Amino acid sequence: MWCNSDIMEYTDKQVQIIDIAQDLFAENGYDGTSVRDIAKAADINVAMVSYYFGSKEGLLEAIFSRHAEYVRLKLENLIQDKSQSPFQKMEVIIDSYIDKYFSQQPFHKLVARSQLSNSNKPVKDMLNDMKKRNQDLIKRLIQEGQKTGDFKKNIDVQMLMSTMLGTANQVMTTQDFYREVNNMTDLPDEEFLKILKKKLRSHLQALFKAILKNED
Amino acid sequence: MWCNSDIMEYTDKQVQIIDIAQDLFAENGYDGTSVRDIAKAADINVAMVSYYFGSKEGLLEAIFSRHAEYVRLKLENLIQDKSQSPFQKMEVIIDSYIDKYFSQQPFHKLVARSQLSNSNKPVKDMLNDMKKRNQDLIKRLIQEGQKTGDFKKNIDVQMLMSTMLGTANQVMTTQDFYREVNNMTDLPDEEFLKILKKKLRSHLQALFKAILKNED
DNA sequence: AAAAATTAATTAAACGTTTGTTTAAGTTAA
DNA sequence: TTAACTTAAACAAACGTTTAATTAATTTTT
Repeated sequence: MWCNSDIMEYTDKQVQIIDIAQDLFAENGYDGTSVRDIAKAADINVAMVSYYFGSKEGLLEAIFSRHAEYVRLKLENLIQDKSQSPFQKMEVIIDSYIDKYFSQQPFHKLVARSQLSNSNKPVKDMLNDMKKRNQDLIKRLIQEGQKTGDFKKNIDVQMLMSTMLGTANQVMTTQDFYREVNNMTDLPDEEFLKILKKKLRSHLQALFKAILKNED
Repeated sequence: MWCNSDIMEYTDKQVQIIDIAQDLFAENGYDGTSVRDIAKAADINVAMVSYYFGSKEGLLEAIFSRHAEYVRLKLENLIQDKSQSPFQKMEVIIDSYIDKYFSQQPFHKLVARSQLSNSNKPVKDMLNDMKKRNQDLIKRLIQEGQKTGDFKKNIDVQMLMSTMLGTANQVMTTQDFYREVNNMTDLPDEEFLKILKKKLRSHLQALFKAILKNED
């Protein structure tokens, strides 16, 4: 009964499996998570994974496809917003990415893992498509800012994006280290994350300002 | 016969196993690499891994411990070099990191993987120790630059390092994507990497300059 | 220096689990 | 009655590790 169509609506049960698998994959890796682990956590039978998604790998693809559409829509809406300046939009993008990184850490851990891995060709292709689409939109935004004279010329969009994604990812994956070094282990989780997000936000905004903004 | 002492010299055979395992772990992940895979690639018997390193996990620890000493020495030598200005030293650090990232990609992929993983407590502790030591050294370097007036006050060392490591890592893990988008697939590997390194280098140096250097 | 004894290195085979997937029987709902 | 759903059980394959036997190297004794 399962299908791989690009346009696919998932049932509640399937979404439940997807969400739980996402957490487990992010936590223990794809290879480190067994179908039985997923079945147990989602309180379903082992066979259901193959039944719904064809295979374990099919489940992984389903996880990514569910996010692809969401990101695309959000970016396209922002880009067409006429009420904000290019740099304001850039700030919104930074904020959105940080929020998304922190509110959906498991998913982004999974993305990072998948990028490191060289298996799962269809999954990698899907990730690359996502990324290319997003980057094209941001490129258009930067070109817009260059036309109005707000932004400098000769901006390497990919390096800029690598810095945003890479820094956010690095901060996220090493947050325990950060917490330890700065003696913030006593702080409640929520408060620590709030501070960390604030620091990351101002750091990235300073970087983007230095790279993007014209001095005049 | 195997041992876990901090000071451990490895035999040629052990080093051979370590090097090959490093590549395989980086390529397919720790869980994605079987002891039999390692044995086959290193042309040894399966039992040799347990014999030499106690276990598969012991082998992973051995891989990291071999790098720890090297990095520490290099940084300490640089920091004590009186012939260079603080910012020159910073540039050297950037260059060294980039060189190391690109010349030892498998190892750094493995580090990235291990940071994402939440298993392997002893390995994570070792990585954190490495990182803390390195960051302390760089902190001292920055404080030195602040004393001479070369650097700004209020510099978040960890955010700065997160940007360097994160950006380098992101560029490395997505280099195929970068290559594709920029129509550089026809270029020889060597030439492409040279260009990519150059771009990354100037990008990071611009970032560091904007964050570190005083304007006066 | 040769022979014997001891330790180290290496091997193939087997161990008990766990893996992803399939099957075939059963249940539920339309 | 038919179709979709769910289940427990079984499957073969791969996993990390251990064992016991054999070869190679080293040390000790003669």
